[in-house]
Order: sequence, then structure tokens, then C-alpha cells
Amino acid sequence: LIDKKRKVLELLQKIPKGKVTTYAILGKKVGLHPRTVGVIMRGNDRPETYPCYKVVASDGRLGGYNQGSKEKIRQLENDGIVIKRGKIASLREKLHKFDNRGQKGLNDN
DNA sequence: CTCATGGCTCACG
DNA sequence: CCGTGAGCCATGA
Repeated sequence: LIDKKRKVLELLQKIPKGKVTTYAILGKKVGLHPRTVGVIMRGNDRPETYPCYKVVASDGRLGGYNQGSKEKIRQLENDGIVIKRGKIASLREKLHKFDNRGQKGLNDN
């Protein structure tokens, strides 16, 4: 378990600026379920070391934040992410793929 | 070990 | 598009 947790945290650090990811993606990446990822995030003792704010829900919702959703939004905006009504704008484009597989541009909103 | 929760997601209406 | 219910995993009491 610990290894997977660390893996998730490492993946967070791999996320380039201006990009985000979802709990589901991380969960699949490490072989865990989204919920577990969320729990790990909550239990993250080093939010400044691991940018857990870059993790959002599949729907593009911010989900929550141990330090407050407000803060999460600010962090995301600081990275260039645009928040629309509490949701990520063009999440599809902002999603960071940890693997170079078929990339296709799509837009929403 | 069992029970309850949580930064979730998906399937049905 | 939104509300509801069920699934599934880790953590803490």
C-alpha cells in the first residue's frame, strides 16, 4: 500500500504546470480505486511537497481540499487552470496523461 | 475484527 | 443536467 501511495504522490509531482489529473486516472495508474486515492490525498501530510490540488474529479469538479476548496481553486488558477463555476474549463485538455498514448484534442463547455 | 467515513465514480431515472 | 443508490478501498476508532 505504502508504495502505491508514494507512487501516487510521485505522479502528482510529474504533473506539469497548467495540467491536472483525476482520482480515477491516478487510481488506475497505481492500481487502486479513486476513493482510495482521495483518502490518500486527505492523509497527505505534505501538501506543499505533493501538489494534491492538481487532482480533480472526473467531472471536472474540484472535489475537495484538505486546506479548503477555495485554496485549491487559487492554486489551480495560479497554474493557469481556468475554473468555471467551480469546475475545470476544458478539463479534457488540461488532463495530464502519464503515458504517451493516443492524444486527441477535444473541447467541452 | 467490525463499523463508519471520505477530496470518488458509474449506472439509473 | 441533476438526484439517488450501490460499489470499492484505505484509515481510524
